[in-house]
Amino acid sequence: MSGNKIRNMEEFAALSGISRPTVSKYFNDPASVRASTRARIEAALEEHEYRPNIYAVNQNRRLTKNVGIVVPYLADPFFAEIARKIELRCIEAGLSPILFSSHGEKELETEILDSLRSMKPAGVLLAPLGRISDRGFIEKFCRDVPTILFDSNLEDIGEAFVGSDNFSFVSQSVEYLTRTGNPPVLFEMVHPANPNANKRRKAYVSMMDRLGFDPQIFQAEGHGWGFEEIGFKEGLRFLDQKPARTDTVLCSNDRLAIGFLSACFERGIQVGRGENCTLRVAAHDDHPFSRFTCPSLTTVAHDYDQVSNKVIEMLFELIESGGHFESRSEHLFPAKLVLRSSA
Amino acid sequence: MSGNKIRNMEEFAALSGISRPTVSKYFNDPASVRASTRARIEAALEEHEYRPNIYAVNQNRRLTKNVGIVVPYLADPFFAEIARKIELRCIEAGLSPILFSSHGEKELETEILDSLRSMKPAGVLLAPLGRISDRGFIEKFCRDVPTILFDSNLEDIGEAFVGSDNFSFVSQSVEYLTRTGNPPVLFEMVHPANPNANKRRKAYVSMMDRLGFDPQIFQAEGHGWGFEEIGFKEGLRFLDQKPARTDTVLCSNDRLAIGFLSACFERGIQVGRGENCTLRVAAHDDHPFSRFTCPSLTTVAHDYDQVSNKVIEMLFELIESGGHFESRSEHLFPAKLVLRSSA
DNA sequence: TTAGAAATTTTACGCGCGTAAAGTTTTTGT
DNA sequence: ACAAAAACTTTACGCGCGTAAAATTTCTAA
Repeated sequence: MSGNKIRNMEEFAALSGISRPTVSKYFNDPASVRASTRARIEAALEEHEYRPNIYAVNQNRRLTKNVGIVVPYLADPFFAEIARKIELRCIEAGLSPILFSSHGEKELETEILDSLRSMKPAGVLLAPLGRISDRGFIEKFCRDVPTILFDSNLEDIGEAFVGSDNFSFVSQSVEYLTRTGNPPVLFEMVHPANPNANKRRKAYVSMMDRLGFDPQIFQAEGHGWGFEEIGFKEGLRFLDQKPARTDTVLCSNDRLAIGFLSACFERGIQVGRGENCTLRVAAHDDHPFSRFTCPSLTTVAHDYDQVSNKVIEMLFELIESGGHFESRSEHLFPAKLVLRSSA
Repeated sequence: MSGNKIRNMEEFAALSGISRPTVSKYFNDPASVRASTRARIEAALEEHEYRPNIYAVNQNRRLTKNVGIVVPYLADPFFAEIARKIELRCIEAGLSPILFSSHGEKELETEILDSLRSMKPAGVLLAPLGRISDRGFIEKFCRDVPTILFDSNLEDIGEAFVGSDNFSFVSQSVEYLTRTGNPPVLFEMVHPANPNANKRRKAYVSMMDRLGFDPQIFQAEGHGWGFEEIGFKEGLRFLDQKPARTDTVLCSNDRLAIGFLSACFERGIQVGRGENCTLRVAAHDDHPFSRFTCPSLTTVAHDYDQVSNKVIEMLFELIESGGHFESRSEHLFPAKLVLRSSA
């Protein structure tokens, strides 16, 4: 590449020997120009390194090729993982993903959506905060911007929802635990940040009913997104007051379980299904770190791939449909039991 | 706010009764207009909800108010945490942070920088991949775009570097471990992704020399960013072959230690400084999950706040200096020993 | 009160590109 | 080889805003 820096498409077009409108066409869709001209443009591109000014490009488009990805809490590796998968797929498809984290704060979520609105994105993939989300605000946003919800559902909001089937999680864990030992107590937060937690509780109660056991729920106090801390502190409380006549605990999610297992260790309680063990612990989500807890955590895994694939698929459909679906659809994927050592 | 949607600044200016150039001035810096006109504009703003078209705004600016934040691996909560702090501070300062993760891949890192270049950011905060980074490419990028490196240093690249002092980490851990027991073996990766690992090794050797002990290093095989997995697998190998006549292991970083502790648990080895314990394990970084390992991990903590504050401070200075410093500076912050149960 | 400073208005141009319309060249099929 | 189709060139306008220059208004200080 020669040092001459190209100022604009006009100059580049001159250098490549092609007219500017055709070059413009090329950048919008390389396949839309004749193979021979494409070759000439690409030859020039290797010589002179030029990229269209993204701001000028996006100014005139009604919609850009940007895709907003919003997750509630990026410091949670679960969201980091799924965001990563979705991001990579967007890039493959020639879209420009832009990642945002609400950091667990309602105000930040609305701010993000506000700035996203003015970015004219082709679509937005939103995993809302859930309980604390400004529902009305998000509803309005979704009317203006083509949005697909994932991970946690807000009823009737967005063009579609893609996520895991909470009943599938709980039915498998409860079924497994009851089949191989005593029925579990559910360990969950009093004020879960995420609506999935509520669905899991309902699923737990209904599964226990179905199997003829008394549902027992331990509600952990605490707010915010420091689940491990809450699991630990309230785990200690749970263990010390021995509220339940059970030797089996089902945590609503893995992050609580990580804290809970830490509390068990602190109290010298052996967890697992071995001979000396006095407690079984299982959970849901298959958090990236759950393989490395002590003991390793028996859990139920999201089908990350299916979910992220479907999210992307729906996004493309949405874009092709012009940003709106005839009817809102919900896509729930079953989870997979992952047997490890803790239960 | 009335329903009338405003198309452009011209319309909004008319509605607010102020001329468009003055309104434009207001949006670039509200303090640059008289208080009375500011009030009128803001009154109109509450009535009609208008935001300047970001693409048109950025088209003419030589530099935008965007700030690129690039981290090597966002699924690592350590980077998620520091990115969060930096992000929030940028927002406070009226800048627009845009977060990117290289996902551990060299190609992605260069792609990100390429697209960042065409975004005309006011500045870029880059935590490079390290060993596998395309050094020449990054060097060129830094000549075009005002960039501050953080976390891991590439010598002579970027306008400044801000990070933690690796010697401070290792000197404290080694000092503590030798003072309270036998000198530690260093457990690290053969091919560390991050240059900090090399500095830590050197610091370990020099500290051991200074204290009159033989440095002993166990090199874990493995590639990529799955440190816990490597720590686990190679931890098992370490424990099974019992290569060192020591009861003290110092892991190069917490994520390796998380895997290592998991391996210890698997082998039934009691870790800690209690009576029945046969092994002490310590590490560096104070990963968000290190409080919840079993036993909780004794480690040395980054001063997140100091680092992120300094990064932001340098960014502002850089922007005010017009994107270039007279001379490149490096800012290293000391670490803090965090005593927990594992050593 | 009044001159000078400061802020605002008016007018006008340019940024880099999308895109439409009309004319020209190249390709395609027979 | 020839007409029709496809692709390209030329010309021209518009997007929404930054910003400069000159004219006008408003403010500040003595």
